[in-house]
Amino acid sequence: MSKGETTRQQIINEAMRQSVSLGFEGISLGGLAGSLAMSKSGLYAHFKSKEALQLAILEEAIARFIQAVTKPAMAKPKGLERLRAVFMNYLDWIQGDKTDLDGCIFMTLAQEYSGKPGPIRDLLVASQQQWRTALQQLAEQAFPTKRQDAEQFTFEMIGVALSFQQSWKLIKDPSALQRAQQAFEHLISRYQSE
Amino acid sequence: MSKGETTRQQIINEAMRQSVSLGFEGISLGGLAGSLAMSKSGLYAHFKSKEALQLAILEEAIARFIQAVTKPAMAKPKGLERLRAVFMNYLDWIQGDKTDLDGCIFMTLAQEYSGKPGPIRDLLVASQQQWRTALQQLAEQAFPTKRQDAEQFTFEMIGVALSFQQSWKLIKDPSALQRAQQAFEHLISRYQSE
DNA sequence: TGTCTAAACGAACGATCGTGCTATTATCGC
DNA sequence: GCGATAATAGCACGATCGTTCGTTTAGACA
Repeated sequence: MSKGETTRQQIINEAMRQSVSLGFEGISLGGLAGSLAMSKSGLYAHFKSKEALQLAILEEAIARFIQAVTKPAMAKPKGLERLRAVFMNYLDWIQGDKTDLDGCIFMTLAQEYSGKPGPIRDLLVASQQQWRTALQQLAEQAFPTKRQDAEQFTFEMIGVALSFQQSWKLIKDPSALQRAQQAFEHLISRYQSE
Repeated sequence: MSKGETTRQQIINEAMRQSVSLGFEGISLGGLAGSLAMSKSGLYAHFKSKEALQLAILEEAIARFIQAVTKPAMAKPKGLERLRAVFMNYLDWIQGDKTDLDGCIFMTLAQEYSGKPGPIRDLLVASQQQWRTALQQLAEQAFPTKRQDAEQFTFEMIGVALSFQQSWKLIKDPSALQRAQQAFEHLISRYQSE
Protein backbone atom coordinates (compact mmCIF):
# COMPACT_ATOMS: atom_id res chain seq x y z
CA MET A 1 0.00 0.00 0.00
CA SER A 2 1.37 3.36 -1.03
CA LYS A 3 2.04 6.20 1.36
CA GLY A 4 -0.95 8.16 0.17
CA GLU A 5 -3.28 5.24 0.56
CA THR A 6 -2.02 4.66 4.09
CA THR A 7 -2.72 8.18 5.29
CA ARG A 8 -6.01 8.18 3.43
CA GLN A 9 -7.03 5.20 5.50
CA GLN A 10 -5.86 6.90 8.67
CA ILE A 11 -7.95 9.94 7.82
CA ILE A 12 -11.03 7.85 7.18
CA ASN A 13 -10.41 5.92 10.36
CA GLU A 14 -10.18 8.99 12.55
CA ALA A 15 -13.02 10.73 10.72
CA MET A 16 -15.22 7.67 11.27
CA ARG A 17 -14.48 7.67 14.96
CA GLN A 18 -15.43 11.33 15.29
CA SER A 19 -18.51 10.93 13.10
CA VAL A 20 -20.11 8.46 15.48
CA SER A 21 -20.69 11.12 18.09
CA LEU A 22 -20.56 14.32 16.05
CA GLY A 23 -22.28 13.27 12.84
CA PHE A 24 -21.10 14.08 9.33
CA GLU A 25 -21.82 17.79 9.68
CA GLY A 26 -20.18 17.88 13.08
CA ILE A 27 -16.75 16.85 11.91
CA SER A 28 -14.52 19.63 10.55
CA LEU A 29 -11.54 19.22 8.28
CA GLY A 30 -9.51 21.54 10.47
CA GLY A 31 -10.29 19.61 13.61
CA LEU A 32 -9.61 16.34 11.84
CA ALA A 33 -6.25 17.59 10.65
CA GLY A 34 -5.43 18.61 14.20
CA SER A 35 -6.28 15.17 15.56
CA LEU A 36 -4.01 13.60 12.96
CA ALA A 37 -1.22 16.15 13.41
CA MET A 38 -1.24 17.18 9.80
CA SER A 39 -2.19 20.28 7.82
CA LYS A 40 -5.73 20.94 6.71
CA SER A 41 -4.72 21.24 3.06
CA GLY A 42 -2.63 18.09 3.25
CA LEU A 43 -5.64 16.24 4.50
CA TYR A 44 -7.96 17.80 1.97
CA ALA A 45 -5.74 16.72 -0.92
CA HIS A 46 -6.92 13.15 -0.42
CA PHE A 47 -10.53 13.95 -1.23
CA LYS A 48 -12.31 15.97 -3.85
CA SER A 49 -14.68 17.49 -1.29
CA LYS A 50 -15.96 17.07 2.22
CA GLU A 51 -18.90 15.12 0.88
CA ALA A 52 -16.52 12.76 -0.89
CA LEU A 53 -14.82 12.14 2.44
CA GLN A 54 -18.19 11.50 4.07
CA LEU A 55 -19.07 8.98 1.38
CA ALA A 56 -15.73 7.28 1.85
CA ILE A 57 -16.37 7.04 5.58
CA LEU A 58 -19.79 5.54 5.04
CA GLU A 59 -18.47 2.99 2.53
CA GLU A 60 -15.75 1.98 4.95
CA ALA A 61 -18.28 1.70 7.78
CA ILE A 62 -20.47 -0.57 5.68
CA ALA A 63 -17.51 -2.80 4.90
CA ARG A 64 -16.51 -2.99 8.55
CA PHE A 65 -20.03 -3.75 9.65
CA ILE A 66 -20.24 -6.71 7.32
CA GLN A 67 -16.82 -7.86 8.46
CA ALA A 68 -17.69 -7.56 12.15
CA VAL A 69 -21.35 -8.55 12.29
CA THR A 70 -22.50 -10.51 9.29
CA LYS A 71 -19.47 -12.44 8.12
CA PRO A 72 -18.36 -14.14 11.37
CA ALA A 73 -21.87 -15.47 11.90
CA MET A 74 -21.71 -17.37 8.63
CA ALA A 75 -19.46 -19.87 10.36
CA LYS A 76 -22.41 -20.90 12.50
CA PRO A 77 -24.91 -23.43 11.20
CA LYS A 78 -27.85 -22.02 9.30
CA GLY A 79 -30.92 -21.25 11.35
CA LEU A 80 -31.48 -20.04 14.87
CA GLU A 81 -27.87 -20.34 15.92
CA ARG A 82 -26.70 -18.11 13.09
CA LEU A 83 -29.43 -15.57 13.80
CA ARG A 84 -28.43 -15.46 17.44
CA ALA A 85 -24.80 -14.96 16.51
CA VAL A 86 -25.66 -12.02 14.28
CA PHE A 87 -27.64 -10.40 17.06
CA MET A 88 -24.81 -10.80 19.55
CA ASN A 89 -22.32 -9.40 17.05
CA TYR A 90 -24.70 -6.52 16.48
CA LEU A 91 -24.78 -5.72 20.19
CA ASP A 92 -20.99 -5.85 20.22
CA TRP A 93 -20.91 -3.46 17.27
CA ILE A 94 -23.18 -1.03 19.09
CA GLN A 95 -21.07 -1.21 22.23
CA GLY A 96 -18.03 -0.58 20.07
CA ASP A 97 -15.49 -2.15 22.39
CA LYS A 98 -13.96 -4.17 19.59
CA THR A 99 -14.20 -1.51 16.92
CA ASP A 100 -13.40 1.42 19.27
CA LEU A 101 -16.12 3.45 17.64
CA ASP A 102 -18.22 4.07 20.68
CA GLY A 103 -21.63 3.64 19.14
CA CYS A 104 -23.27 2.61 15.91
CA ILE A 105 -22.47 5.16 13.20
CA PHE A 106 -25.50 4.09 11.18
CA MET A 107 -27.83 5.16 13.96
CA THR A 108 -26.12 8.54 14.10
CA LEU A 109 -26.45 9.00 10.35
CA ALA A 110 -30.00 7.68 10.31
CA GLN A 111 -31.00 10.62 12.48
CA GLU A 112 -28.88 13.14 10.64
CA TYR A 113 -30.01 12.19 7.14
CA SER A 114 -33.65 11.29 7.76
CA GLY A 115 -34.75 14.57 6.23
CA LYS A 116 -31.68 15.45 4.18
CA PRO A 117 -31.70 14.15 0.59
CA GLY A 118 -28.53 13.50 -1.36
CA PRO A 119 -26.03 10.79 -2.21
CA ILE A 120 -25.14 10.13 1.43
CA ARG A 121 -28.72 9.52 2.38
CA ASP A 122 -29.15 7.32 -0.69
CA LEU A 123 -26.19 5.15 0.24
CA LEU A 124 -27.27 5.00 3.85
CA VAL A 125 -30.80 3.91 2.98
CA ALA A 126 -29.50 1.33 0.53
CA SER A 127 -27.20 -0.14 3.16
CA GLN A 128 -29.99 -0.23 5.72
CA GLN A 129 -32.31 -1.99 3.30
CA GLN A 130 -29.60 -4.49 2.57
CA TRP A 131 -29.13 -5.08 6.28
CA ARG A 132 -32.85 -5.54 6.79
CA THR A 133 -33.05 -7.94 3.89
CA ALA A 134 -30.20 -9.98 5.31
CA LEU A 135 -31.88 -10.11 8.71
CA GLN A 136 -35.12 -11.12 7.11
CA GLN A 137 -33.47 -14.04 5.33
CA LEU A 138 -31.85 -15.16 8.55
CA ALA A 139 -35.22 -15.04 10.27
CA GLU A 140 -36.79 -17.07 7.48
CA GLN A 141 -34.13 -19.72 7.89
CA ALA A 142 -34.51 -19.74 11.66
CA PHE A 143 -38.31 -19.97 11.59
CA PRO A 144 -39.18 -21.82 8.40
CA THR A 145 -42.80 -22.30 9.44
CA LYS A 146 -43.30 -18.52 9.79
CA ARG A 147 -41.60 -17.18 6.73
CA GLN A 148 -44.26 -14.51 6.18
CA ASP A 149 -43.52 -13.00 9.59
CA ALA A 150 -39.81 -12.51 8.98
CA GLU A 151 -40.21 -8.85 8.13
CA GLN A 152 -42.06 -8.19 11.36
CA PHE A 153 -39.33 -10.02 13.24
CA THR A 154 -36.72 -7.79 11.63
CA PHE A 155 -38.64 -4.67 12.60
CA GLU A 156 -38.76 -5.71 16.23
CA MET A 157 -35.19 -6.95 16.41
CA ILE A 158 -33.90 -3.64 15.11
CA GLY A 159 -36.06 -1.98 17.73
CA VAL A 160 -34.32 -3.95 20.45
CA ALA A 161 -30.96 -2.83 19.11
CA LEU A 162 -32.03 0.81 18.93
CA SER A 163 -33.38 0.72 22.44
CA PHE A 164 -30.14 -0.85 23.59
CA GLN A 165 -28.04 1.90 22.11
CA GLN A 166 -30.21 4.56 23.71
CA SER A 167 -30.19 2.91 27.12
CA TRP A 168 -26.51 2.20 26.99
CA LYS A 169 -25.10 5.36 25.45
CA LEU A 170 -27.48 8.06 26.64
CA ILE A 171 -29.06 6.83 29.87
CA LYS A 172 -26.04 4.69 30.74
CA ASP A 173 -28.28 2.03 32.22
CA PRO A 174 -25.98 -0.81 33.40
CA SER A 175 -28.69 -3.39 32.80
CA ALA A 176 -29.17 -2.38 29.18
CA LEU A 177 -27.26 -5.35 27.75
CA GLN A 178 -29.22 -7.80 29.84
CA ARG A 179 -32.49 -6.14 28.82
CA ALA A 180 -31.57 -6.40 25.14
CA GLN A 181 -30.67 -10.05 25.40
CA GLN A 182 -33.83 -10.82 27.31
CA ALA A 183 -35.93 -8.98 24.74
CA PHE A 184 -34.28 -10.97 21.98
CA GLU A 185 -34.95 -14.27 23.71
CA HIS A 186 -38.59 -13.38 24.16
CA LEU A 187 -38.79 -12.37 20.54
CA ILE A 188 -37.30 -15.68 19.48
CA SER A 189 -39.50 -17.79 21.69
CA ARG A 190 -42.54 -16.05 20.24
CA TYR A 191 -41.61 -17.10 16.72
CA GLN A 192 -40.68 -20.57 17.81
CA SER A 193 -44.01 -21.33 19.46
CA GLU A 194 -46.64 -23.55 17.83
CA MET B 1 -48.75 38.34 26.38
CA SER B 2 -46.26 41.10 25.57
CA LYS B 3 -44.77 41.63 22.15
CA GLY B 4 -41.38 40.32 23.23
CA GLU B 5 -42.84 37.16 24.67
CA THR B 6 -44.79 36.57 21.48
CA THR B 7 -41.78 36.73 19.18
CA ARG B 8 -39.76 34.73 21.69
CA GLN B 9 -42.31 31.95 21.33
CA GLN B 10 -42.21 32.24 17.56
CA ILE B 11 -38.45 31.91 17.63
CA ILE B 12 -38.59 28.84 19.84
CA ASN B 13 -41.30 27.38 17.66
CA GLU B 14 -39.37 27.76 14.43
CA ALA B 15 -36.10 26.72 16.07
CA MET B 16 -37.75 23.58 17.39
CA ARG B 17 -39.04 22.68 13.96
CA GLN B 18 -35.58 23.03 12.45
CA SER B 19 -33.90 21.21 15.33
CA VAL B 20 -35.83 18.02 14.65
CA SER B 21 -33.97 17.40 11.42
CA LEU B 22 -30.80 19.47 11.89
CA GLY B 23 -30.08 18.96 15.56
CA PHE B 24 -29.07 21.68 18.00
CA GLU B 25 -25.69 22.25 16.37
CA GLY B 26 -27.22 22.29 12.94
CA ILE B 27 -29.44 25.30 13.52
CA SER B 28 -27.80 28.69 13.04
CA LEU B 29 -28.99 32.00 14.42
CA GLY B 30 -28.52 33.63 11.03
CA GLY B 31 -30.57 31.02 9.23
CA LEU B 32 -33.18 31.11 11.93
CA ALA B 33 -33.46 34.88 11.64
CA GLY B 34 -33.86 34.50 7.89
CA SER B 35 -36.70 32.02 8.30
CA LEU B 36 -38.47 34.43 10.63
CA ALA B 37 -37.73 37.51 8.49
CA MET B 38 -35.95 39.33 11.26
CA SER B 39 -32.42 40.43 12.00
CA LYS B 40 -29.90 38.12 13.63
CA SER B 41 -29.23 40.55 16.47
CA GLY B 42 -32.92 41.16 17.01
CA LEU B 43 -33.37 37.44 17.43
CA TYR B 44 -30.33 37.06 19.61
CA ALA B 45 -31.56 39.74 22.05
CA HIS B 46 -34.17 37.28 23.31
CA PHE B 47 -31.57 34.84 24.63
CA LYS B 48 -28.38 35.11 26.58
CA SER B 49 -26.60 32.64 24.31
CA LYS B 50 -27.22 29.97 21.72
CA GLU B 51 -27.14 27.35 24.44
CA ALA B 52 -29.83 29.26 26.34
CA LEU B 53 -31.99 29.10 23.22
CA GLN B 54 -31.33 25.38 22.92
CA LEU B 55 -32.36 24.84 26.53
CA ALA B 56 -35.53 26.87 25.95
CA ILE B 57 -36.33 24.71 22.93
CA LEU B 58 -35.83 21.53 24.90
CA GLU B 59 -37.98 22.77 27.79
CA GLU B 60 -40.74 23.71 25.38
CA ALA B 61 -40.48 20.31 23.66
CA ILE B 62 -40.81 18.54 27.00
CA ALA B 63 -43.91 20.56 27.84
CA ARG B 64 -45.46 19.83 24.46
CA PHE B 65 -44.68 16.15 24.71
CA ILE B 66 -46.49 15.89 28.03
CA GLN B 67 -49.38 17.89 26.61
CA ALA B 68 -49.64 15.75 23.47
CA VAL B 69 -48.76 12.26 24.70
CA THR B 70 -49.08 11.84 28.45
CA LYS B 71 -51.87 14.19 29.47
CA PRO B 72 -54.66 13.18 27.04
CA ALA B 73 -54.23 9.56 28.02
CA MET B 74 -55.08 10.36 31.62
CA ALA B 75 -58.69 10.68 30.56
CA LYS B 76 -58.68 6.93 29.87
CA PRO B 77 -59.29 4.48 32.69
CA LYS B 78 -56.22 3.30 34.54
CA GLY B 79 -54.65 0.11 33.20
CA LEU B 80 -54.24 -1.37 29.77
CA GLU B 81 -56.48 1.13 28.05
CA ARG B 82 -54.46 4.07 29.31
CA LEU B 83 -51.21 2.38 28.35
CA ARG B 84 -52.49 1.76 24.87
CA ALA B 85 -53.59 5.38 24.54
CA VAL B 86 -50.12 6.60 25.52
CA PHE B 87 -48.52 4.36 22.93
CA MET B 88 -50.84 5.57 20.19
CA ASN B 89 -50.21 9.20 21.14
CA TYR B 90 -46.49 8.44 21.08
CA LEU B 91 -46.73 7.13 17.53
CA ASP B 92 -48.66 10.26 16.58
CA TRP B 93 -45.95 12.38 18.16
CA ILE B 94 -43.27 10.59 16.15
CA GLN B 95 -45.23 11.01 12.94
CA GLY B 96 -45.60 14.66 13.79
CA ASP B 97 -48.71 15.29 11.73
CA LYS B 98 -50.43 17.04 14.61
CA THR B 99 -47.39 18.87 15.92
CA ASP B 100 -45.90 19.60 12.48
CA LEU B 101 -42.48 18.72 13.76
CA ASP B 102 -41.75 15.91 11.40
CA GLY B 103 -40.09 13.54 13.79
CA CYS B 104 -39.35 13.10 17.47
CA ILE B 105 -36.91 15.78 18.59
CA PHE B 106 -35.85 13.69 21.58
CA MET B 107 -34.54 10.98 19.30
CA THR B 108 -32.54 13.55 17.36
CA LEU B 109 -31.07 14.98 20.55
CA ALA B 110 -30.47 11.55 22.04
CA GLN B 111 -28.07 10.85 19.19
CA GLU B 112 -26.49 14.29 19.23
CA TYR B 113 -25.88 14.42 22.98
CA SER B 114 -25.04 10.80 23.72
CA GLY B 115 -21.37 11.67 24.03
CA LYS B 116 -21.59 15.41 24.68
CA PRO B 117 -21.77 16.38 28.37
CA GLY B 118 -23.34 19.62 29.54
CA PRO B 119 -26.63 21.12 30.73
CA ILE B 120 -28.51 20.14 27.58
CA ARG B 121 -27.54 16.53 27.92
CA ASP B 122 -28.43 16.64 31.61
CA LEU B 123 -31.90 17.98 30.92
CA LEU B 124 -32.41 15.53 28.09
CA VAL B 125 -31.41 12.55 30.21
CA ALA B 126 -33.60 13.73 33.06
CA SER B 127 -36.59 14.06 30.77
CA GLN B 128 -35.97 10.63 29.29
CA GLN B 129 -35.73 9.05 32.71
CA GLN B 130 -38.96 10.74 33.69
CA TRP B 131 -40.61 9.40 30.55
CA ARG B 132 -39.34 5.91 31.25
CA THR B 133 -40.54 6.08 34.84
CA ALA B 134 -43.98 7.19 33.68
CA LEU B 135 -44.15 4.33 31.19
CA GLN B 136 -43.03 1.90 33.85
CA GLN B 137 -45.83 2.98 36.16
CA LEU B 138 -48.36 2.63 33.38
CA ALA B 139 -47.09 -0.87 32.72
CA GLU B 140 -47.33 -1.75 36.39
CA GLN B 141 -50.93 -0.62 36.42
CA ALA B 142 -51.72 -2.49 33.24
CA PHE B 143 -50.08 -5.73 34.37
CA PRO B 144 -50.40 -5.81 38.15
CA THR B 145 -49.35 -9.45 38.37
CA LYS B 146 -46.03 -8.68 36.63
CA ARG B 147 -44.93 -5.53 38.32
CA GLN B 148 -41.29 -6.59 38.41
CA ASP B 149 -41.23 -6.84 34.60
CA ALA B 150 -42.44 -3.30 33.97
CA GLU B 151 -38.95 -2.00 33.31
CA GLN B 152 -38.32 -4.66 30.70
CA PHE B 153 -41.64 -3.78 29.12
CA THR B 154 -40.61 -0.14 28.92
CA PHE B 155 -37.31 -1.04 27.29
CA GLU B 156 -39.05 -3.00 24.57
CA MET B 157 -41.85 -0.52 24.01
CA ILE B 158 -39.35 2.28 23.46
CA GLY B 159 -37.58 -0.03 21.04
CA VAL B 160 -40.76 -0.39 19.02
CA ALA B 161 -41.10 3.39 18.87
CA LEU B 162 -37.47 3.85 17.82
CA SER B 163 -37.80 1.24 15.12
CA PHE B 164 -40.96 2.93 13.93
CA GLN B 165 -39.27 6.29 13.56
CA GLN B 166 -36.40 4.74 11.63
CA SER B 167 -38.67 2.78 9.30
CA TRP B 168 -41.00 5.68 8.78
CA LYS B 169 -38.62 8.61 8.47
CA LEU B 170 -35.52 7.07 6.93
CA ILE B 171 -36.63 3.99 5.00
CA LYS B 172 -40.11 5.44 4.36
CA ASP B 173 -41.64 2.01 4.72
CA PRO B 174 -45.40 2.44 4.27
CA SER B 175 -46.12 -0.51 6.53
CA ALA B 176 -44.12 0.96 9.43
CA LEU B 177 -47.15 2.07 11.39
CA GLN B 178 -48.82 -1.30 11.08
CA ARG B 179 -45.61 -3.04 12.13
CA ALA B 180 -45.33 -0.85 15.21
CA GLN B 181 -48.90 -1.50 16.25
CA GLN B 182 -48.51 -5.21 15.71
CA ALA B 183 -45.31 -5.27 17.74
CA PHE B 184 -47.07 -3.44 20.56
CA GLU B 185 -49.96 -5.88 20.56
CA HIS B 186 -47.60 -8.83 20.73
CA LEU B 187 -45.75 -7.16 23.55
CA ILE B 188 -48.97 -6.62 25.46
CA SER B 189 -50.24 -10.12 24.94
CA ARG B 190 -46.99 -11.47 26.29
CA TYR B 191 -47.40 -9.62 29.56
CA GLN B 192 -51.05 -10.50 29.79
CA SER B 193 -50.51 -14.26 29.46
CA GLU B 194 -50.73 -16.65 32.40
C1' DT C 1 22.05 7.94 -6.77
C1' DG C 2 19.44 11.03 -9.58
C1' DT C 3 15.03 12.10 -11.42
C1' DC C 4 10.20 12.31 -11.65
C1' DT C 5 6.06 12.21 -9.38
C1' DA C 6 3.26 11.97 -5.39
C1' DA C 7 2.27 13.93 -0.94
C1' DA C 8 2.12 17.42 2.41
C1' DC C 9 2.39 22.22 3.59
C1' DG C 10 1.38 27.36 4.31
C1' DA C 11 -1.25 31.03 3.14
C1' DA C 12 -5.27 33.07 1.67
C1' DC C 13 -10.06 33.23 -0.24
C1' DG C 14 -15.07 34.41 0.74
C1' DA C 15 -18.62 32.90 3.64
C1' DT C 16 -20.71 32.05 7.88
C1' DC C 17 -20.53 31.21 12.73
C1' DG C 18 -21.87 33.13 17.71
C1' DT C 19 -21.51 37.26 20.16
C1' DG C 20 -21.19 42.16 21.52
C1' DC C 21 -22.24 47.22 21.05
C1' DT C 22 -24.78 51.27 19.67
C1' DA C 23 -28.56 53.39 17.51
C1' DT C 24 -33.24 53.37 15.96
C1' DT C 25 -37.99 52.04 16.17
C1' DA C 26 -42.17 50.43 18.27
C1' DT C 27 -44.87 49.37 22.30
C1' DC C 28 -47.19 50.30 26.65
C1' DG C 29 -48.58 52.75 31.11
C1' DC C 30 -50.02 57.23 32.69
C1' DG D 1 -50.47 61.76 23.38
C1' DC D 2 -46.19 61.81 25.88
C1' DG D 3 -42.52 59.82 28.04
C1' DA D 4 -40.16 55.65 29.67
C1' DT D 5 -38.95 51.35 28.22
C1' DA D 6 -38.86 47.33 25.65
C1' DA D 7 -37.86 45.42 21.10
C1' DT D 8 -35.55 45.32 16.85
C1' DA D 9 -32.00 46.65 13.57
C1' DG D 10 -27.20 47.68 11.89
C1' DC D 11 -22.59 46.94 12.12
C1' DA D 12 -18.41 44.90 13.37
C1' DC D 13 -15.45 41.58 15.99
C1' DG D 14 -12.59 37.31 16.03
C1' DA D 15 -12.97 32.63 14.89
C1' DT D 16 -13.77 28.85 11.99
C1' DC D 17 -15.77 26.81 7.97
C1' DG D 18 -14.75 24.34 3.15
C1' DT D 19 -11.99 25.18 -0.72
C1' DT D 20 -8.09 26.62 -3.90
C1' DC D 21 -3.56 27.96 -4.94
C1' DG D 22 1.51 27.65 -5.49
C1' DT D 23 5.42 25.78 -3.22
C1' DT D 24 8.21 22.54 -0.87
C1' DT D 25 9.24 18.09 0.90
C1' DA D 26 9.28 13.18 0.55
C1' DG D 27 8.93 8.72 -1.65
C1' DA D 28 9.51 5.42 -5.60
C1' DC D 29 11.59 3.68 -9.43
C1' DA D 30 15.37 3.92 -13.03
